[in-house]
Amino acid sequence: MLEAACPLQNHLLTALSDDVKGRIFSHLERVPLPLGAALYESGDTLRHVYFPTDSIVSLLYVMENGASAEISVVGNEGLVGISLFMGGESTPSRAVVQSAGSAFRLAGHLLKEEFNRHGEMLLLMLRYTQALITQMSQTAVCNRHHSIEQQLSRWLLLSLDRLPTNRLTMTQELIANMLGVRREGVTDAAGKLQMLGVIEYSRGHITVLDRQKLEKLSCECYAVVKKETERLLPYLPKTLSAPQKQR
Amino acid sequence: MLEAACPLQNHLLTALSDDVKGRIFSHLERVPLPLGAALYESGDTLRHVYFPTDSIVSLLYVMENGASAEISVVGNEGLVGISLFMGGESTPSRAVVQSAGSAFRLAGHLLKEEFNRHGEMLLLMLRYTQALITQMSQTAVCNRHHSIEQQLSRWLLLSLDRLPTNRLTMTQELIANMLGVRREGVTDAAGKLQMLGVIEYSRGHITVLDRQKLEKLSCECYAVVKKETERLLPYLPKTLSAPQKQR
DNA sequence: CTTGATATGTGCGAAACCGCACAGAGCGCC
DNA sequence: GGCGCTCTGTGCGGTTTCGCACATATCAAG
Repeated sequence: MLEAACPLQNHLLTALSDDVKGRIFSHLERVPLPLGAALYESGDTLRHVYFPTDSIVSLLYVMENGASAEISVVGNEGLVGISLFMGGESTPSRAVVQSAGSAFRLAGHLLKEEFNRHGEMLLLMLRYTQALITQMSQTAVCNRHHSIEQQLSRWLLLSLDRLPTNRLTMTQELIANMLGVRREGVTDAAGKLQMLGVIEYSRGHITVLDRQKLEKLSCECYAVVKKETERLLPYLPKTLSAPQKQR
Repeated sequence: MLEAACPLQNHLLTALSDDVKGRIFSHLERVPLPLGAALYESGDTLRHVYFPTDSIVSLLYVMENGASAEISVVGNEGLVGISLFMGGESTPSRAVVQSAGSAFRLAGHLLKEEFNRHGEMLLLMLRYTQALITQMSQTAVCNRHHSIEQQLSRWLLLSLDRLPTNRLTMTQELIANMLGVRREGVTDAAGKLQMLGVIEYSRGHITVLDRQKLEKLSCECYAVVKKETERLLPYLPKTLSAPQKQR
C-alpha cells in the first residue's frame, strides 16, 4: 500500500510534464486526511491546495440554520482550493473529508507561482475548474428534479469513481448531510437499493455489488458530468475503477 | 436611450484599463437579444462571448425529458461564454435570453488573444468566473432547501439587480421554467407576494414595489451571492439600482 | 455478558409540491 | 364588438419529503 504515498495517484499531478513536476513535486507535502476533517471553512483564506490521492473531499455549503448541502466532490481526479488561483483566495463553502485517506498539499504561493508562468498548469487548472463547474451545475439540477433514490445512486457512483474499492465507509447520517436530506430518507432509499441487490450495507459500510444497475437507477446527472469531465480532461485515466475491484 | 448602445454599460468592460479597451472595443459588435433567443445550445462550440448591457441571459440545463432548471443568470455585471477561456469551448448547458435587450459580442479568438496576454483580462475573467461559481453553488443549495416563495423572491432580486427599472417583462410560465417548478406554484407564490404588497403583476409584467420586503422574504442565498460578488469584483458599481427607479 | 454509544428501521401526521383539469381574465386583431 | 389566444386562478387527489418519536440492531469496551 505504498501507492497511497505517491503523488502520481492524483490524476492532475500525473498529467503534468516532467518539467513542471520537477519544479513542484519536491514541495508537495503528504498529509493524512481523517474522516470529517475540514480543509477550510467558509471565508477562510486558503494557504494550500490539496491533491487527494485515495481520499475524497466534499465541498459543501452550511446554512445559517445548520442544514447543509454538497456542492461538489473532489477525489484523485482533482484538487481542493481552486479559489487560490481563481483570485478570490476564499469561498463561502466548506471542504470536509468525506472518505479518509491522504492528499498532497502545496503551498498557495507555490501553486500561484507555477500558475502564473501561464503554461500547462494554468491550462490544466482551468479545464479542471470547468469540469467542477459542470458538476456543480448538475448538482443544482439534480437537487431540483430527482428523487432521493436517484440522488443517492448518483452520489454512490461519484464516490465509487474516486475510490480503489467497492466499499465505502460512510453512515447514512453522513450521506444525508451531504445530500441535504433527512437521514430516514437515505435509510429508505438505501433499503430499496439493498432489496434490489445493488448494494449491501451495515453500520457505516456500504458495498456496491452491481455498478451497472446503480447507473441505471441513477439519473442522467451522473453520466452528463462524467462525459463532460472526460471531454475536458481526456489525458486522465478513464475510470480508475476499470480493473476488477475486490469485494 | 443611447445608453443601451454603450459597451460601458457592462461592468466588466468598464473595469478594463484604457489599454485593453483600446485593443478590444473596436471589435465589439452590438447585437440585439430578443426574448427567448438562445446564445448557445448544449454542446455548441462557442464562437463569441457576450457582454450584456441591458439584457439578462439565463444559463440553464434542459433534461432529457424536457424539464429545465436555471443554473445561473448573467446581466450587465458579467459575460456569457466563460467556457471559451476556461478551455472547454462548450458546456452541457443552454444560454437563453430571459429579458430582452442588447449585448456586445466579441469573437472568441479575440477574447482568447487578450486573455492569453495574461494581464488584467485574465484576472478579471477568473474573478468573474469565481463569482459565477458562487452563484451556481448557491442555486444548488437553494434548490435543495428553500420554498418556491423564497426562490421566487431571490430570482426577482437577481433580475432586478440587472435591470434599470422595477418592471420585469416575464410570464409566470417562464419563471416556472427557470426555477424548474410548476407554473401553478409560481402563481401561488406570486399571489402571496402581491397580497403582501411586495409586487404587482399582470399578464407578463411584474413590478417590484418594496424591495426591502422582498429581501426579507428571500432566503440567505441572495445575500450570500451578492456579498461574495462584491468582494470578488469590488471595482464594479455596487448596485446599478442605487439611484431611484421609476415605477 | 453487560452496558452504552452509535447506526438503522418504522410509523404517523403535516407540509410542500406535483399533475391534471378547467374556469376566468386581459389583450390583440379582425 | 366579438373572437381567439395567452396568461392567470383554483380545485383536487396523489406522491414525496419532512419532522418527530421511538423501536431495534450492532459493535466496542469494560
